[in-house]
Amino acid sequence: MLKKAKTIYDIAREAKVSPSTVSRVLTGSARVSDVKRAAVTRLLDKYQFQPNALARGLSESNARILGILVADIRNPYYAALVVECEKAAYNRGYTVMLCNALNKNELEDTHLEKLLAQRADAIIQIGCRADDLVPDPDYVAHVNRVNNLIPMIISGRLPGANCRSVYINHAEAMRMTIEYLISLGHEDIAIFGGARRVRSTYDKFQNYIYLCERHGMLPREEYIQEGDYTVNGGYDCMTRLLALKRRPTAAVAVNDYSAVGALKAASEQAVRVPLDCSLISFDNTFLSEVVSPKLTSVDYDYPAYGETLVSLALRAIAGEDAPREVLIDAKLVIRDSVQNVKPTDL
Amino acid sequence: MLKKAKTIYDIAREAKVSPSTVSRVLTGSARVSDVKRAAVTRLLDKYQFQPNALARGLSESNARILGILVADIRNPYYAALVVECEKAAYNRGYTVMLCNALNKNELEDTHLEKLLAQRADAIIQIGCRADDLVPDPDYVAHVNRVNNLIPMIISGRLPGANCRSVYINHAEAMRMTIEYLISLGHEDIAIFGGARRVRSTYDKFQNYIYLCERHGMLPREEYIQEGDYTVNGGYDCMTRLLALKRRPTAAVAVNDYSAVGALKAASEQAVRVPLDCSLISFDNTFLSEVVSPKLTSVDYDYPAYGETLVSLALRAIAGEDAPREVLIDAKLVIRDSVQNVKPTDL
DNA sequence: ATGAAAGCGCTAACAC
DNA sequence: GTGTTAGCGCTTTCAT
Repeated sequence: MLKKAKTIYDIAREAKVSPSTVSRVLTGSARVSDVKRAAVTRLLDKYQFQPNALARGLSESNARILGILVADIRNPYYAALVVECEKAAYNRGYTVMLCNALNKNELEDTHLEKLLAQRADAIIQIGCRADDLVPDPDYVAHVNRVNNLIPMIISGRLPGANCRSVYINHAEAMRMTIEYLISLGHEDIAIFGGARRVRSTYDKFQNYIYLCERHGMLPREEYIQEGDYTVNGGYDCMTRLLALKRRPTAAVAVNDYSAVGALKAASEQAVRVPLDCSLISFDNTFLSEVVSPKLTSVDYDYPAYGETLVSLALRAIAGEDAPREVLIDAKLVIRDSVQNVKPTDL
Repeated sequence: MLKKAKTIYDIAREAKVSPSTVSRVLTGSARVSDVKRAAVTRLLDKYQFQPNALARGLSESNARILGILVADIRNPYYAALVVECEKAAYNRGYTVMLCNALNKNELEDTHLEKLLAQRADAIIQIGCRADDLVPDPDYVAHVNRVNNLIPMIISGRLPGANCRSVYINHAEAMRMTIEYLISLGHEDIAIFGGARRVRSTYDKFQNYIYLCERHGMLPREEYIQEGDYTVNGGYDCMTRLLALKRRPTAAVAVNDYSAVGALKAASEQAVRVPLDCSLISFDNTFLSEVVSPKLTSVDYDYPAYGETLVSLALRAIAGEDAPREVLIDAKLVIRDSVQNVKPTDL
């Protein structure tokens, strides 16, 4: 039932030429006489011939495969970013090999090895231990070993690792967010939903504190609620915030999931968003648009983000000296979850 | 900077054995003396050696790669299913090569060829043209050609294609759903959110009509609202349903996205779910739990679904005569979006 | 312009 | 047990 796939030898025999000629037609690496080229091309079409990528990769020692290792593809934030990476890769003739670590360290290591074994030309890692504030030494060692063999790009920052890295300008994003809220008259601003042990969240919290002080607001410890990035976590955070004697007038969620949970908590307690409490989320995934009210959210220009990751990878593959670090800018997408609380000056 | 990866020849030389001995240690295909095995193992560990999967795949003519081609990984339904397939594949020592068709026919074809080129051992296709009610002949031809070379499994039904297929028992799912609503006293039931040209939706609509008739309810054409599976589409459908002089007391969404949109439309028109209108969705993705009220939803046992797809693929690879078609059962997950409207018999 | 031949890294059949 | 050798399917010198 299953026929064996044709090889260039089969084509060559039938076209009465040598395998090299078929290869030349395939790769366009050298000129072939019109008559032979026509004969070969006809057979290529006839059999819808596909050169064996394994053999090709083996002989070229470059398979044009880009490995992407992601924490959990089910998370809309990761899915959005990964899809942009895929598009960028396809546009440059690379095939993406996508691996899901499912947030398990062990699986992360396994996949890294698997990608090495498949001779991916480079690996882009998104999430997982690449997010740790305090890097896991084992992981750093692993990354460095991999990076010795093929270029590795992480989306995040990993002190001690000598791979390249691309990360979001969280300081700037936070500044934008807090100053936007302040400009609308908010003085009691909370932040919630993430864990300090995650670098991006740590940075957000730190910048939040810094910005509070800079704008003459007391950074209150109870306005910083740690969570676990899930809907339920966000729900719990918001519940705690709403239980405070001095309720915040605005809250910033470190991701969309947390914001969605917060929205639930608010609605259950008859706290209206944004009338009674404003809400801003980070990541601007489709969830921001799906819930009501639609969430004002920090967006990252995902296409550019993916493009940057991929182009860095390909430049590293090509041996060009690509920058070690690239910052991605954020911008605020204004929707319906923030209220102006400035006293009107009638 | 980038060192070349070690080969079994390097290991062999350093261990003063032959490459075959290294290979034997690697594969466990034959016995090796303890002393040589120890020497080789030490070096394998020392260099964290990874055999080149391309070369291995080339010589074994089986790379243990499972190709998965999915319509759009950003859709939570697909993401959930794909992740279960991945888990099943990893458990059996297969690596998954995940391709995203982004709902583009052209990309779908390209990926199919790419997977062929990478010599995937089998391909699982989820969504895209595999969902068409009236199969695209070009696509069917493509599938059949691929299926001649390697086993192909689609999640869906594709008349004319001789690949294997796994699909949900939509008739039964629909029966369960409608009879559940009827048991709670609903007599005006609508269905919405999908397009008739998609087989699963067509089946749902047809079964809906059949069930209405069977239960003595007039199937009203205006209770069937076609949509495009998006949140906005669901919003529009619900808006139309709520504009009807005879509003339904319950509505069934063909997927979660549509249901979420419907929820928005209802909330904007101050129609309370489930008090004023009950809502049931299909697919039971995380969205069902995220929105409020939480949605009662048709669930598919995703782990079993993924497991079935993968095991069918692997059995086909092994040449066992696996069934051509497998049905996946559905069950209803009861949450908070359905109201009992039966007159209480005090 | 074209064919012969070497090599990519591995496995497996074959000798010893 | 262990080494030698012949592929796996392709690309790419190197001759001609």
